[in-house]
Amino acid sequence: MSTAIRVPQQERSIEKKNKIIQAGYELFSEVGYYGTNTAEIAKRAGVSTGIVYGYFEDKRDILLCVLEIYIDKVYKPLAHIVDKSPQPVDMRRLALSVIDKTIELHRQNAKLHNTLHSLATTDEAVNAHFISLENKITEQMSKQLVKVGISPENITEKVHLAMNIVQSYAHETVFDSHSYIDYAKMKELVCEILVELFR
Amino acid sequence: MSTAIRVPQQERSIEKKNKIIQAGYELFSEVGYYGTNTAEIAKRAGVSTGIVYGYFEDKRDILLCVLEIYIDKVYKPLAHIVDKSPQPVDMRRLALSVIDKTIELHRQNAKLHNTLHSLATTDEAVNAHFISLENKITEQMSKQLVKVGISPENITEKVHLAMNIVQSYAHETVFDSHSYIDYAKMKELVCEILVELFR
Amino acid sequence: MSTAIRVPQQERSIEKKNKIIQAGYELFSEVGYYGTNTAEIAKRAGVSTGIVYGYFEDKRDILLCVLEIYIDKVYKPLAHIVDKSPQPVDMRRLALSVIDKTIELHRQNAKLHNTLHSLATTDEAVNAHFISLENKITEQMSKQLVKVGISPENITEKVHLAMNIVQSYAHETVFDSHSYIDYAKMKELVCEILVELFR
Amino acid sequence: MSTAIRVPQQERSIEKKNKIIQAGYELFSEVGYYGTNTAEIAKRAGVSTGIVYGYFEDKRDILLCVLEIYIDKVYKPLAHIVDKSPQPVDMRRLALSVIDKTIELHRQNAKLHNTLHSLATTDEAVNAHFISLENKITEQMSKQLVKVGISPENITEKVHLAMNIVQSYAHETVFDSHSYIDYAKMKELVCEILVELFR
DNA sequence: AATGAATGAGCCTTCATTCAT
DNA sequence: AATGAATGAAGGCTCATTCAT
Repeated sequence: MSTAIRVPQQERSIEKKNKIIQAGYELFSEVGYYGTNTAEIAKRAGVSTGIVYGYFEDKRDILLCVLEIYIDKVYKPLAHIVDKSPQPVDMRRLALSVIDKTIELHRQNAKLHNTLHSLATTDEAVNAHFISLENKITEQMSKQLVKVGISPENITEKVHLAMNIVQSYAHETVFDSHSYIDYAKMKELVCEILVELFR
Repeated sequence: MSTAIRVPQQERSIEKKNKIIQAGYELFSEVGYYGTNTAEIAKRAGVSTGIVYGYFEDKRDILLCVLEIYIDKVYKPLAHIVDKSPQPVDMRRLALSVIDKTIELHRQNAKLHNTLHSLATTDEAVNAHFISLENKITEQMSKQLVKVGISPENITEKVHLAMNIVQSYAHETVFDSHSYIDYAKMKELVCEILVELFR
Repeated sequence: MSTAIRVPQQERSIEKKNKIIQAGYELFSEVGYYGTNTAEIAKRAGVSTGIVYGYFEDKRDILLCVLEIYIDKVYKPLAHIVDKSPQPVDMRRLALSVIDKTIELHRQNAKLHNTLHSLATTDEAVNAHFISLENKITEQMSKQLVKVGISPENITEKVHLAMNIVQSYAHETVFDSHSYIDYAKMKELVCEILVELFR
Repeated sequence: MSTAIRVPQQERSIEKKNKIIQAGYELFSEVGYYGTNTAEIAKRAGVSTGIVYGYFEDKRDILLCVLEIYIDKVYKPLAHIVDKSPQPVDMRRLALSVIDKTIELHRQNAKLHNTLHSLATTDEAVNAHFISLENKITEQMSKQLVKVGISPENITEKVHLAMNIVQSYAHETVFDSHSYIDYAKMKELVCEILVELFR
């Protein structure tokens, strides 16, 4: 029924597939999933409409790939920061680095983040994808933190919680901009919470 | 040129408008904004397609109304809990109540929550609506907390942050279900954070 | 099947019917038949949507009535001018009067004129209505012209033709505004043609 | 955001675009602009609904194209007649040719003519299109008449007026069919007027 | 007679996906 | 592998007309 999806092995093909993903990434970020159509993706990727369906099963399939690189783009730098932290770790300094990096990343990706999360609600596969990739990064961060001297007790819970908190804060800062909030002060509070959490 | 929107004053009309909002609420929750069409909304509300546009400017207008009652449904009970808390407040107990209530609410509304947040990214009006209503509740909670003996220092920042943290946690619990996470333990951590935050 | 259309005999009713026609007249003139909806007509007439269908069979029926008063509004003043012309008639003077009056009328009614003519193409009943009412006025003008000394030979043909010419000219002046045309000169030409025609 | 309109260069595409225009031409002629829907146009053109929007921006855009070929179809043959007239011109013979051709053309296109004119009232772009194309033809005719010996004095005014008169007459003949009019006689009158006009 | 809320068919347009080349 | 024209189902919205009150 459905034409088999090519798994591109040749360089040119892989390059083309990546271009499509990149185009999807940009467009989903800019105008959301429903604000983007496949023709637009193809155009921005510099390929024909039809060939998109040579590399992807459907539009949603592109989203799944975008999700993968999104996770990479957002979590890898954070993991990197944690990986590089000296032993014994200066948690306050680390917390600040993570917060700042998260804000920066969020500033670039917040729209996509929301789009992705919203679709996760509707689409079980997207959700699963999201979760499994999230898991990996949590695990890795946890390991690294333990390595640099943090107590292994409930470490995954702590990491996950910490990440959520930082992300909430970043979202606040980048997006909601409640005028009455002193975001510098709030950042200080977040920092203290994290320090306390991993004490 | 544009047909005027009825502002229903008669009981019957208000009832009907609410039915439409309720139908929108349910459908947006179940299948998201883009997964819902106006005919479906009308059908579930037990009205004709046309009359929907007698009460609402367009589909998005329904969303705005759904957003309003969503905010009510989600935040009011929380404000209520805070309002009822005795003086001097037992913060641990209060935190637990809020967390539990938030989880309950999230269990009912999480899909809509995501849909709404995602649209806020795309639609400035939705965003504004969201923010302004969020403001109100933050302010109210802050006042109440001060009244029951919490230090007024950076209280809005703290309340906002606290709400974000609780919501993140609730979302985790209801949705992501990372198998390796001990959510009971995580809850304990959240609780401690909140107690510490408002000490 | 269809509810009987009231033939309003009471003053109030007649007044109301006329208001509806007047509203239709204005709106059809302003935005055309398809740019007008019945709710708008009712609103401008100061009546309810429903009652419109108490006085008229449908939207088209309103148009038919509008057509009637349009014919009156446009042709009566012209007939009047002809009726008042002294014996023996000064054709040049008469022609000028008719031209000027037609322009004036056209300036007020040209949009409606077009709307009406266009519908006549599509709608046989409108066409018939149009024609029969046109006939009356032609006949009357012809009689009058003969009375004031014009040769009865082919008088209806001449009157009809004359009216068409004048109308074309009026339309040109009011509407098309071709920049390279000297409309004063053109008017002079029309005038000469008419004088010659009825010599 | 908006899908780009294909400018068809390949034969097949041009052919298809023309088929759509032709379908529009026919349907607008038969049942008017508002009596036609795009699905119908597509069907008659033998294409899918969607592809119509690959060639045209919207329904109105089709109308604009129809307008263009309408102008061609109606005015070109007339220009042709004038172009071919010998020098010195036999105005009576020329007038008769033009009248007869106009009637013939009108018989085929009168409905569309009305539809078009009516829309010109409502739609500024249609109006502009109409006027500019009208201009061209008037200019051309005027030049040609001067070339074959007609006095250049007020020639554009005369040509324009003449065309209007002939069109009025043609419309009368084809459409209104007032029973009491002797159209043969009327034609004679028109002919005389034209001869006189260009003497 | 009158109201105006309600109906629902129908329209224009978009877009994910397919297909001829 | 690639193109991009073509498909057609689906959606948001309007509006002439009806109906309960």
